[in-house]
Amino acid sequence: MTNARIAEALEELAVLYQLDGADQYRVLAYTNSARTIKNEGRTVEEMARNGTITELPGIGKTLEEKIVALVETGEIPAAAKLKERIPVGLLEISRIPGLGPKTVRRLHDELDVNGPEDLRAAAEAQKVRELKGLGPKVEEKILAGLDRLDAEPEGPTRLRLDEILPTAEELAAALRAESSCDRAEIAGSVRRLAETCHDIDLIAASDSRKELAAAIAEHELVAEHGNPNETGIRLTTNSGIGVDVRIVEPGAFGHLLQHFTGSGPHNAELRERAVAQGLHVSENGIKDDETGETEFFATEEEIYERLGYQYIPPELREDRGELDAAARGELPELIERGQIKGDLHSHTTLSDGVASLDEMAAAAEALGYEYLAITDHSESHGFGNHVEADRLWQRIEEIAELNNEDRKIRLLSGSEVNIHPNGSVDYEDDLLETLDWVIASIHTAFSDDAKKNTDRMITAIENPLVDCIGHPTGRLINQRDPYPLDMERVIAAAVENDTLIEINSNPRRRDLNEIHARMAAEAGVGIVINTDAHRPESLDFIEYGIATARRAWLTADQVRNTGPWWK
DNA sequence: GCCGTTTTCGGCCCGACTGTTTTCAGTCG
Repeated sequence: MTNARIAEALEELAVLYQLDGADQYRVLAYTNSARTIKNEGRTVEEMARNGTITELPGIGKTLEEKIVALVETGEIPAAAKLKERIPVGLLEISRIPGLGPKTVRRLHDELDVNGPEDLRAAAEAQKVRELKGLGPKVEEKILAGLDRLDAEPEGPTRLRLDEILPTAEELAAALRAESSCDRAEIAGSVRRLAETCHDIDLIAASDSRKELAAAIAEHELVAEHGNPNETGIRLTTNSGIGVDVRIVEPGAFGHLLQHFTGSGPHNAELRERAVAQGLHVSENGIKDDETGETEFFATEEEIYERLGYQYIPPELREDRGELDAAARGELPELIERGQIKGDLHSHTTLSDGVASLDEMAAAAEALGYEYLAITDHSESHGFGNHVEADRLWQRIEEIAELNNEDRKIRLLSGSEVNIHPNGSVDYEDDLLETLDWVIASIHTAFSDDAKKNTDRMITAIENPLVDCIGHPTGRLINQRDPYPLDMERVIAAAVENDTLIEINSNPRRRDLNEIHARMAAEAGVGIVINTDAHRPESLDFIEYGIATARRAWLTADQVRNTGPWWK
């Protein structure tokens, strides 16, 4: 059972308890445990079976028992019992924005609502407004929410970072260009460079706040906007992205930026720890119990320092141990884009790229790289984009000739070979030996069996002619789940065989993800960050790979292509 | 339900917004 599935079951149980009227802190314990498990790289099922799961923070004896039952029987008895009493339709309607557990519970008790259909009937018959504390506005919200539930049964999809980052940057630049703007920054999950984001948060400092809010509402990207006021404005872009612009006076900028950069769990943990020191942190400042005074700081650096921490880069603010490390002054010195010396995964027109060898080389040279590996697809790739052995021998010669020319960048002859279902790879050994660089990837026959996939990949890892594993889990964000894989075994095999593992920077992939990349690097796997570029401009995807690496706590010395070409 | 340089019991982050009310509960990020 995957960690994601276990987390889902615990989240569901949290909602069930909530609807049952359980104590909020009990509910919080379940929600937190679900998050912890989602953030865990090791196989939680395994940890549950061998009794080590209580090592995870926030998981005690009771949760251990429930998780063990879940992995052994496929369900949690307490959840099954609750579902006998609480109609599953109530879980569904509790996803409507504005409808929390208390309200759902009352709709059930007082109007006999058991699901979306009942709720729609009640709202249309104007029965909801008869309940004390609810009125016509709530009825309206419910009907709109039900429509959205019908349209998006899986809930709103979060946008990939690359679908949202350019808009955020453009709007932030537009704010800065206003004369009434003192400073402006992107906040939220976009600033943390998360894989996906729900909306855009922009923070600005200004002495004429309402004026600045009104000005940004006129931007050409804005389709709709609310009323500009002293605290900011809410926008919707032409492409339907929600944008929250918050504006404060310059002196409080640091607090607002810190607060809205989040993440929620990071801030909650930060505040909880501050209370132990008699300090209360919010977007309005830090209140000291002892003096009763509230302190203001203009920068995040000063805020973290006041609370006893090193400055924590936004990418690390996920409550994954960063506060402990920062308190000890032991945060890693995160890798930066400028440290990358070369790209080891790229395609040309020889397979499915759109640019020539020359064009790709020129683009990589323009980025200041020392080397670029040309890794077109291999013999069995198909779709008319395969490269036969003879043609690849010829390509090795072409690359040698280009390297003889007076050129700053060194081209490496390579291939992205297919890993067949039995773990073997394309091409004869003498050809693979002659290549400078061999990436092995799975492109076909994704089995639904983790053992088969893992054995297949490990056979490739053990092949001495394979240098690196490409996009290891095959996932496409928002599009295709990773194929089942036992990442702990893959990592152990990679360490043993000194086979490198790629962080594929394509923003649709970001594969390894940040959880696995951190686990791999900590285990001693050499990481390479590649773009898999199929066109010259895609070499810039490296920024997304760097984002994942930073979110994985990676330092430059854990990433092999921060150094000169080594083979 | 979890957890412990105040605690094995009694705490557990903070404030804004909304819609409904005349002071607040519920929800959200």
